[in-house]
Amino acid sequence: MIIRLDMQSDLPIYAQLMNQIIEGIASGSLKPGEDLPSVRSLASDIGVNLHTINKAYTLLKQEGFIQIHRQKGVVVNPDGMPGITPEYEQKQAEQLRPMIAEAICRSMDKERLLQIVESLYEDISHSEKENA
Amino acid sequence: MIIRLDMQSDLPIYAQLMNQIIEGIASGSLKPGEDLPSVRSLASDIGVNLHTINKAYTLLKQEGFIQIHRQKGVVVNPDGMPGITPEYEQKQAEQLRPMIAEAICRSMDKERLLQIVESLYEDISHSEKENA
Amino acid sequence: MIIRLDMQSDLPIYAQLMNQIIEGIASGSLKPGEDLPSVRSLASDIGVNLHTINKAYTLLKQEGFIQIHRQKGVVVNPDGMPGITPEYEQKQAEQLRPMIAEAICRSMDKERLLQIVESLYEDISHSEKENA
Amino acid sequence: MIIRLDMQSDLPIYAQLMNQIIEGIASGSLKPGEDLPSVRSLASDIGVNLHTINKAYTLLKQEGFIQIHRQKGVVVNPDGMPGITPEYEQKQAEQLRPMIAEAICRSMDKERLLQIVESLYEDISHSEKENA
DNA sequence: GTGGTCTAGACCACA
DNA sequence: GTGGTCTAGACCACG
Repeated sequence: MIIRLDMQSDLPIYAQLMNQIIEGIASGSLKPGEDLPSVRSLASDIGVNLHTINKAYTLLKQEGFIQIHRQKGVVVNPDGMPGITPEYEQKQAEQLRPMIAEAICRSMDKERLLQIVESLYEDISHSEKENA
Repeated sequence: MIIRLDMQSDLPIYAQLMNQIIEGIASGSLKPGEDLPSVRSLASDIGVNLHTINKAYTLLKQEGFIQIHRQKGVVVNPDGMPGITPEYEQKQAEQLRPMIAEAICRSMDKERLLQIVESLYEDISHSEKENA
Repeated sequence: MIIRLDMQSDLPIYAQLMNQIIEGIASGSLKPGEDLPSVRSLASDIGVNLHTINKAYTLLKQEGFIQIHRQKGVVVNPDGMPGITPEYEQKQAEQLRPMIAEAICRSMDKERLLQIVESLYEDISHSEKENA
Repeated sequence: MIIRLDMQSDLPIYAQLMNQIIEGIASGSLKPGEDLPSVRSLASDIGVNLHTINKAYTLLKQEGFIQIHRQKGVVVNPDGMPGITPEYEQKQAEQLRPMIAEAICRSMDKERLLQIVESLYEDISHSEKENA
């Protein structure tokens, strides 16, 4: 699992971290039950503040992607990922809507948009299955 | 054109405003060449500061969605919307990727995701064609 | 003399007007002593406010490019153009400096910059000599 | 880096600031990767509102001259300056043209104009190389 | 401590 | 009346 952070992105580092971990799980490079680096070691590895890692982990735990045990450390949730809740569906639609609106404005036709989404879906889910 | 703002949202007001205007254009309820409310009148209508409106308008102008005439006011770009530039495609993919990764994590299969995107696409592009 | 105005430029209309007239004189399409349209007729020709034309003419007169006679109308200064005063030299340097600084930043070498300036000089001074 | 502002100028403060920073980069007194003062400290140093500084920095960032890191502050773009894009060339010609037209009107011959430009080019690029 | 955002209120240039 | 600019002062997210 290689973490890539863009320090001059408008996205906060903790959010980039969450995204990378979620994508790691989606791609299969992080499997349920698998250990994640400790807050301390990850912080020193990628050179960011402890608080930042902590915030990312805490939020991922709240959403059910990982578990944090006081002594044992951090693991990808062995009980499986959170499902498709109504809250998630609503959040997803709220995020998707402005992006789709912009695509329509720019005359991107539906087929092309769906193709882009499909291709990203395939790209993420197949990318790192083998090299964890 | 009805503007709905969520003052509790983590999304800044000016960004919500941009999204609503872009969606208005996408839906056809705002047509190229059509006037937008003046900075001051919109500010007082929706109860936010004029600088907030100004920021939204300025950014929309920079992206090519609207034109700002010095004394005449603001109009939807009559020369048409910005196209599908490489920069846009990259931005779009960067935004889409973490959302798709989360969908995969939550076991949303590709068909369902595509169906959601398609349905939002149809919803936006047909929703307000008649009631400007 | 064809006037081209860009209503969505950041440059005020009266300044665009001044520039066009000065360029007309520089190109030879407007000659010293030649009549300029009256405030009223020019305003209706190009569809802008009387005050705007008036402001442009007044400023051009102050700088010595034209003369305004109450009844006879407006003419290109028959006594010749203003010369190269120290004030002009200072103003010119102040305007040129930030543009040259940006060119340097963008790694435009001196030769290329001089070539651009020379080519604009030739372009303006030869452009409309024959078709007033 | 000494900032000189003319509060009486018709050029907005934020634009003067942008020009001074660009000239600082052109002269070599500001080098890629070098820190710029924080919004607040610069504002109090030169006695203007922090929003004014913010506007200048934001625009310089959009044009690619500087980078703004969310919590670390502002630096001259370490990846190098923006290049000579077609948009830049067009903007430059639009700015240069009326200035050259006026020079022609005032009978400044081409050689003298080119000499002025060349001398400013040399002046800026050599002026502050040593005293950052 | 950093930039990001928002508010309230002001003056100005432009047309 | 329009947008453009500037000020003063505030709260927040981030690290």
